[in-house]
Amino acid sequence: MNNKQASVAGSAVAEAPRQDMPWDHPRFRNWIAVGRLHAHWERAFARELKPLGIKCAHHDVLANVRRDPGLTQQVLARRMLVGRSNVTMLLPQLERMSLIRREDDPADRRAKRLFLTPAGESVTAASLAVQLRLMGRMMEALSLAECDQMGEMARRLTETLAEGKPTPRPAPQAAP
Amino acid sequence: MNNKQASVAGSAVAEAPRQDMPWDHPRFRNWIAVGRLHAHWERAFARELKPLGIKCAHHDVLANVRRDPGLTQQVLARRMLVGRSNVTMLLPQLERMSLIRREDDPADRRAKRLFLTPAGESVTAASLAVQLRLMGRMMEALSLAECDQMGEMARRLTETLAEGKPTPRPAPQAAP
DNA sequence: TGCTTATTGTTCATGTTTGAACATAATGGT
DNA sequence: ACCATTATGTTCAAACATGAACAATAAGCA
Repeated sequence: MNNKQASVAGSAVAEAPRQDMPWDHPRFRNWIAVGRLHAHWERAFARELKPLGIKCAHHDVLANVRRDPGLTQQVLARRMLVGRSNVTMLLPQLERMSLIRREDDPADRRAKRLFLTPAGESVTAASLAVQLRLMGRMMEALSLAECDQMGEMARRLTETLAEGKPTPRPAPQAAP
Repeated sequence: MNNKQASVAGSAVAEAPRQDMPWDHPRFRNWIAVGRLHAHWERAFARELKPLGIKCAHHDVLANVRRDPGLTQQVLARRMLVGRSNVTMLLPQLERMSLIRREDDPADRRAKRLFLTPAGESVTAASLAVQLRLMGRMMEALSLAECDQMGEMARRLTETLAEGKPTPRPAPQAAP
């Protein structure tokens, strides 16, 4: 853990060149870039989703329910990396829009299982299309190999970050 | 815009195999991985920052002010990719902790310029150390070359995403 | 100068996310 | 069967972020 890295000009520096700053570290700059990318994406996606009358979080619910019809709220919350209460507050909105239907699980009287209504199916199809379109546009910047590589790195980083930690709030079986 | 892509087994498929799903697209899975990574990072960083009594947003302010002492709130907001009002609500908190000092700009009586107090300097040093330590741990998963590559891709993606768009809310001169 | 427009920071109402506390129900051990 | 433990979903207050409307100031231009 020796992050001394002699900032460029090594000779006769006047009055301490603001010492070894984080911005000199390549890793710092690179990680910041990832953060900015994420923020821009969220904004862009939210904007494109507006015409459909839903927000990113709604899309996230819909996409997950479409993928795994009959999900419980608990599982959904873990997938989305948010708290259970958040899901509880999100669902009534989607129910009022008649996009989601909640069904009591007969096998477990605590749990409620989630399904898309026909309207939900069609809105989900639309929002997925929006997502794919925007993503496709963005990804023009990358070759397919690069894209895979980026995903690979992201998965490795996530794992490294999680290991040795008391599981911030991930699912038992994550990574879909 | 033809995203038909014949899902694998082309012959005698029983009752539509849930058609061409986004999860089949490698780009989809890869991008999701990036999103998850970001969420995990935020959580981990917030947890490590707690002992210092500040949150991610606070650190963001501090780090930016340290980098560019005398920033105005407007510029800071653009750097942080948040609204001006958010900055306005964030600063009183940091002032109450005596970490930040606001100074009226004599040249422009609307603007206020931001500086770190001595206490602010030391907390910022600490929070930057925390960030570098956590980042270092995470980045063990990547070679330096890979890390640079990831940053490179992120910058390219951000640019591609922004171009053709009415500038969601980026700074005139972004990319620090 | 006098006018219009743009910029800076604030306020406020609104919507979102969170975590703690809770009620109900399942599970496991004895 | 009984009890403690765990899991699921809900409620609620508090923290947060957002965007629109605003006051004050600056800048551009006739």
